[in-house]
Amino acid sequence: MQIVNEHRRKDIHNSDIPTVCAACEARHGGVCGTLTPDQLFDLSRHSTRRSIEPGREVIGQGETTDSYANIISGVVKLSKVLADGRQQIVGLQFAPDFMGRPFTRESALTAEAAVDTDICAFPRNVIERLVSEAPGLEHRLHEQALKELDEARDWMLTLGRKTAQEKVASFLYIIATHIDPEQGTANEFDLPLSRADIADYLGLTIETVSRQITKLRKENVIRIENSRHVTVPSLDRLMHVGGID
Amino acid sequence: MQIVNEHRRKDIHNSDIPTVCAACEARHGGVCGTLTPDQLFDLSRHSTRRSIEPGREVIGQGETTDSYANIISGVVKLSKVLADGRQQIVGLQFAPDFMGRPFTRESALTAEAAVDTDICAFPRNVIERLVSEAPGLEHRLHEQALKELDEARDWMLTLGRKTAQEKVASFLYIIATHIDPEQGTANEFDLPLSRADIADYLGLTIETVSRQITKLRKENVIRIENSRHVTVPSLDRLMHVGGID
DNA sequence: AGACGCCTTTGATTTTGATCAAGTTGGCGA
DNA sequence: TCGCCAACTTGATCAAAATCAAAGGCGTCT
Repeated sequence: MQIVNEHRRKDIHNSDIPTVCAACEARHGGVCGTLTPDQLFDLSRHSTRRSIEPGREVIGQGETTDSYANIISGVVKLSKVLADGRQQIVGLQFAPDFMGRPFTRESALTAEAAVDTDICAFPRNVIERLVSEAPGLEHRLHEQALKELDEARDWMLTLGRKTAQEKVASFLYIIATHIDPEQGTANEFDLPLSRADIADYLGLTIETVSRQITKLRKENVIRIENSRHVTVPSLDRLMHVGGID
Repeated sequence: MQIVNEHRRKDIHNSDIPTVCAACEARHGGVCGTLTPDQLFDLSRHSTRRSIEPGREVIGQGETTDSYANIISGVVKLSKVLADGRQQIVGLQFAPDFMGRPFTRESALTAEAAVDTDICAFPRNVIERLVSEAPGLEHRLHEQALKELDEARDWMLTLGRKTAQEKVASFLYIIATHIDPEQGTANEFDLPLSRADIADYLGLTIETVSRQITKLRKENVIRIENSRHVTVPSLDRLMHVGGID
């Protein structure tokens, strides 16, 4: 854990930005970056920051979406369920991702916090108004959608063609490369997902996930403490085991 | 490959629309619908219509994309391969879909015609110029990306959690609902994919696909002629077998 | 027509991961 | 400190799909 250096305040560059936004990650990697200071004020006036505890549902499959949000910190699971209860996690979102499916009223999936997560939520009509006023914002949302599409297709290859061992290694690689919002790859981290979640993400059972993690541990690809804390001595080795080029 | 020359047609009804575009589907469901007549002329001046025979690669994984295209008719497979050759089809595109990943130079996947396919191709710089001039065009591309994202996530559920039987039924349902560009669902059609392609789409082997098709035939869910022509007596029944709500 | 080649089907066997069934661990409240 | 509970691990067995191995159709080239 590191302490963020936070004492420069009244300089020219930050003086005309809403206080809540000044330290916000979403302004850099996220979706607010393209807004003018006026638009940022506009948006922040209607936005609410919320903390969500693990397991809390943000939006349910089939419900009406009336808000969007930026993820400030934490991890959100996007999942779908079959009528008989079989479940598949179809995406993970990390800070500073934008959450929400623009231009549709009904959500086709469930969004749920995997760990303690902070979000900054906006009502849909404000976003829609800003989109029509600021073409850069739609471009940004478009980029986010394309990024998610690329990730979804990568994951389809994993789901359809990889072995259990490769799937688990691929999952660990995803976490290692996304858990740190500063965009570096971490070689030591806490898993944001339980074994059950990992199974739902990989299209496997809990038992198979557990066995494969044990196998990776015995082969020294990873080290595990408390079943949640993972150390990766060689990311290259992990990638190789995961069948990632 | 054939190239069609476009001429400005002078008749009363379509006098201000390029001849090639006048009868084109992409103007309705597709991406050209938001353009003004002037922009359509601009684009059509730089566009080329091409026919692509089955198996011909339109763009390869890792290659540089320098063009986009609308699918006029036919079916295009989007696929990814692992280093050792395992392959996964990550999407199918039908008329009048827009092909191409905006805002990136290098293609992360291979696009290949599944059957005889006609496309209308545009150079990337023309599209990029039009995007900056016509905000409606980016919106249209954004919608297309979101549609593909929804489809990809639906398919992830199929890949991760469905049985072989359900996968094959889900595939047949997709074809039944997309093969007809007029957007109706067909209960009789030719499969645009070989057994090998179907296997790559479903994350199965050829043999398993064949056995499941035989099983569906024996259970009267479908009828098959020449191994390619399929009749679906009851679409509801097919959906049910495919685990589609 | 006959033979070649490709795609598809069918059959026998193996393998991977699922299922069923105990245990183990760690956190937490009484 | 104990006991409980949930999450995780481990083991034994089972089943679905993969793999290995032949055929069977069907179009086409000569």
